[in-house]
Amino acid sequence: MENQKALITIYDKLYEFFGPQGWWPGRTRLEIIVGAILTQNTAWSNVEKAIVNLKLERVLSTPSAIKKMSVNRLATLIRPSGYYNVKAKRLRHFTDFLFSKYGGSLNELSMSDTGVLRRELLNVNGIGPETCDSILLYAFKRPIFVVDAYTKRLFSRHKFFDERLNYHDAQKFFMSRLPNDEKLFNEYHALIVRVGKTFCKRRPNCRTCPLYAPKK
DNA sequence: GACCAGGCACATC
DNA sequence: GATGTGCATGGT
Repeated sequence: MENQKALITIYDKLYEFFGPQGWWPGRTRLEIIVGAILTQNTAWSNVEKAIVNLKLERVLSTPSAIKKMSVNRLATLIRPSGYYNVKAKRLRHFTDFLFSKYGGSLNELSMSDTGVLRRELLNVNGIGPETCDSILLYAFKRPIFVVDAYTKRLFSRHKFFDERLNYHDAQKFFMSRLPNDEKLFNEYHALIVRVGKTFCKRRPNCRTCPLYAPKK
């Protein structure tokens, strides 16, 4: 109960300070999915360069464009996003899955039940819990709370849980205490990333953070 | 030049 | 089941 109120208070403070974030920073579902894979352990500024390259080659217009392209060519295009060889394979793994089970149609995929969708995405090599949940929340508008490095860092520093808490339990911490609201989860995660990038890095800058509350 | 960034799979113990 | 390692670019 105390934690419930605290989570909402933190949300309100972040929202008041930063305003609405309008996530995901990508237009189409395919662009969001590709961005979610490319941003794994990578700064978004690098992902943007890779996305520009993909758009110039019209690879983001349809999943079949990705499926048709050689992995080597894909890797060259996404080079600025880092880990480009593994990520090119991961993009291909996703389109392979999409074609084998849904005829290459994101619309068909979007009809799936959330539980089914989650299991199937997690089964794709290269899509782990965070990437999967980012896709569910931002590409398919499902009410799923996304946990990332910033989330664990911020809430462990504020003594809600240990930073080493596993993904599932960290996610449960939020989802069992917050209303099941896709819009709220969307904005909350985006705000956590925003405050994380701005103040809550490995070398933090807490004193000017909107969440800074000195001990009395 | 060191450190960091919106993970994940795989090897090894 | 926990822990370690490879994957790589670009910004500070």
